[in-house]
Order: sequence, then structure tokens, then C-alpha cells
Amino acid sequence: MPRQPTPKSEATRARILSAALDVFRKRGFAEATMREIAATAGVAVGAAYYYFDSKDAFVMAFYDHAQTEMFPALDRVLTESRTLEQRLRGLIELKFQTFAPNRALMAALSAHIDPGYPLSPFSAATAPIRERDIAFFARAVADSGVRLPPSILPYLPRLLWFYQMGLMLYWVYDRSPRQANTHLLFEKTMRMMLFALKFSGLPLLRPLFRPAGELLKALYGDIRA
Amino acid sequence: MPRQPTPKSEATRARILSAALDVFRKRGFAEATMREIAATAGVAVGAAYYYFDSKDAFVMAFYDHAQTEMFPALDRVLTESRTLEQRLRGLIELKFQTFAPNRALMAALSAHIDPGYPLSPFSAATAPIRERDIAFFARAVADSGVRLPPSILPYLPRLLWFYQMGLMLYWVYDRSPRQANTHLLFEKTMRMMLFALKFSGLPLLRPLFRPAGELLKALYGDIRA
DNA sequence: TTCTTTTTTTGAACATGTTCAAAATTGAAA
DNA sequence: TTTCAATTTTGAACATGTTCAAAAAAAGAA
Repeated sequence: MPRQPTPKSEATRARILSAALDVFRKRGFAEATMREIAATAGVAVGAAYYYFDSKDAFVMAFYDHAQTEMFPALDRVLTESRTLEQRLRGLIELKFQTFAPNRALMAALSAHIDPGYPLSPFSAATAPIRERDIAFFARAVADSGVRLPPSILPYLPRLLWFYQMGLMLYWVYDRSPRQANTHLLFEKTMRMMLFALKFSGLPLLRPLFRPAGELLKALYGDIRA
Repeated sequence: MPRQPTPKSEATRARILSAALDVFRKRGFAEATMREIAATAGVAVGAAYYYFDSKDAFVMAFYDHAQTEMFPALDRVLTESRTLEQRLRGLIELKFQTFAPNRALMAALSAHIDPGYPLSPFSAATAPIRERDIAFFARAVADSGVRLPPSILPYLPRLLWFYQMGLMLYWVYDRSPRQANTHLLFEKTMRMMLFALKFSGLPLLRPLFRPAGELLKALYGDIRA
């Protein structure tokens, strides 16, 4: 890998990544071979490995790139809406739209849940990407007027990120026409979540929120609001 | 594969499977090679493939075997307890105990969420195993006195199975000492779930259970109680 | 320009999951 | 017992992700 990327090497890298995505779209991730990718890019196999650590790394590079591209649009969603519902709908629908052309590719990423695997969305290696993403949900919560017990509120951004990951996971493998099932899942669970949030302050529901707060504290540590 | 398994071929198959599990435990699933497995079983690589379709198939065979072994104990749990809480605790804790010695191996199974992948817990190919498993949760629900809106009750066994799958997934990758985090997750979420079940009939909570019922009906079809 | 160091590129070699044609073995029929 | 088909076993060959020593190209220093 270059220490100080020159425009030339940057271009080669881009060409190889682009070739990889082409081949992935043409053959599917599993069926695509590194040899074909290299040939498409007009380069030797070794060159592909000079710029990318592994075949999986292409997917990560794609994800990283897509996330950066999405930044302005995500930002717009957040500034142009106020309620948590509007913001969540905006964020999540935007992601679906953005990834839609490469939906099948995302499956290659989702395939690794193991936090020990570097490319897993839960690994230490992907922490920067993850935290950057969670920050958007933190902004979605801020000033939105959500009321929640203080034992849970600080964890809400992370929980929402997790919720969205679950949706994406379902979406990636959703074979219903136009992924209608995913949208149904989104719609109904969103409704349920918003209802639950509305009544979260009710003393009656304390037996529900107390263990939740204890659990979050134990798993994620003590986060202040 | 033999049409009518003779005792001899059955023994060879068992020897190879046992060798595979040995090597998996010694090296971990990913690091274990088919060549070493075959060598350990005192057989050529081809023989391993004569009895097992793939390296992954060993894990499935192990799971299948373990599930069968567990049968009587699971049955005992169900007959010897009555409340849903006791039964769920019994079932799930028994599973953890049974799989504990091969916890790392289970990761190889959990790695495939793709329902299109034959060995996925959600694939068509594993439907028999899955349904057999869900049947236990159906028994856990029956006569337990759980009250739930009729739009949801029929789906409860499936939902509980899903809950347990989630727990297992977390458990498989849980690096906390003695998997303490998993047990905490189990404890707290169980408490929350039981509380939610208790008040599920309250008219106040209809906005929570109505969309849930609609969603389940759309995703899983109309199931009668 | 010429020499030296760094970056980039190459492609053969390697490891490993999987396949398959051929050989060996088994079991039953004659 | 001999013969023949089915079952089982073998191990070389194959495909593909990955590595790496060597070659080529580029960048700097003289």
C-alpha cells in the first residue's frame, strides 16, 4: 500500500475497485474470481492484492465509499426534519435507496457477524465506520423531543443503529417483490417503537424499562446523557 | 451415499465425523483442513466427501445429532414444568449446556444467515430440523396459561424460537467470562418478555399488538390457533 | 544525466475445499 | 466357487483465494 497516495496509484486503485464491482454485479460475489477482476482491470492478480487486502475488502471499500457519498444527503434529512419518526424514515429509506443497486453485494458483508472477523459490522476494525454511522442516529434523537427514562436514553442511538442493521439484514435476503416484506417490517415495527417510546414514562411500564436499563448498562458500560 | 446404510458404512461415517469434530476442537473450524480430518480418520479425502457433502456439512451433522440426543431431556423439561417461564428457561439452558463443549463450532453454522444457503438455519433445506425445534416451543406454550391476543398467539412458538436463535447467536460470539453477558441478556429480556405477555390483553396496548399481528400475518401467512 | 531508493507490478507458487475417473471391495446370484 | 453389479475408497487433478520473491517503473539525490 502506498504511504502517500499519488494520483496515479489512486487511479489504479479506483480502476481495480470499479472492475471488481463490475464483475460482482455480473457474476455475483461468490462466483466472481480474483483473476477475472484483475483481467478486467487490465492488471495482474498481485496488483489487486497490493491495493486490497482480500476479496472481501472490495465490499468494505464499496461500503466505505457509499457511506461517504451518502453524507450530504443524510445531513439534509436530519436538518430538514424534526420528529424522530421523520428522521428515522428519512435515514433508513435513504440507505435502502443508496444500496439498492448493489443489494446482492451487501450480502457478502452481512455474511460475517463474527465480531472477531475484521470485516464484520461489529468488529473492532470497523468501529470508526460504525461510530460515524451511530452519530447520525444520535443527531436524529437530539432535539427531537423523545422522552425516555434516563437509564435508557443515552443508549438510544446505538439501539436505533442496531434496529437499522437488523432491517438491512432482512432486506439483503428479502426475496419478496420489490422487497415489500422489508418495507412492511419497517412500517409496522416503526409504529410499535414509536408507541412504546410515547408511553415509556408511565410508571406502569417500569418493570419493562428497568431491566432494559440494567442490561444496557452492563453490556455497553455507563454512558451519560 | 449408500441407499441402505450397512453397519459398516455407518461406522465409517461415524469415524469420519468424530475425526472431524476432534480436528475442529483442536484447530478451530476455519483452520481445520479436510486433509487432516481424513488423515485422522485414516481415510482418503475422497472418502470424507463420499459421506459428507462439504466441510460445513460436518457441522450440520453434528447439530442434527446433538438435537436428537437432546430430545429426551427436552421432553423431560416440558413435562416436569408448567409455566412458560420455567419451560423456556429449561429448554434454552439445556441447549446452552449441550452445545457448550462445541460452542466455537456453532459459529460456523451461525455464519450463514443467507436463507439461500442450504446450511442456513433459515433455509428450505433445514426446514425439518427447524420445525422439529419449533414444535418444542409450541409444547412449551400449550397449557402454560399464556394469554395473548389471538392475532399473535399462533405465532408465539415461532417467535420464541427466533428469540432463542438470537440468544444463541449472541452466545456463540460472547467473549465475556463464562458467557456472563449472554446469561444477563437472557435474564433481563426474559423478564421483559414475561411482563409484556402479562399485560398483552390491556386495551391500552392494542396499538402495540395490532401492527404486530398484521405483520406476522403478512410474513408468515394465516395460522390458526 | 546517472545512480540509488522507493513504489508498483508481475506471475509463478502455495494451500485448501472439492471433484471425479479409476481401483478395490463387498454382496448376492448363478 | 465364479461372476457381475453395486458400494466404497483412493488420490491425483482442479479451481480459486492468497503470498511472495523478483522485475519493472517511478521518484529523488548526486
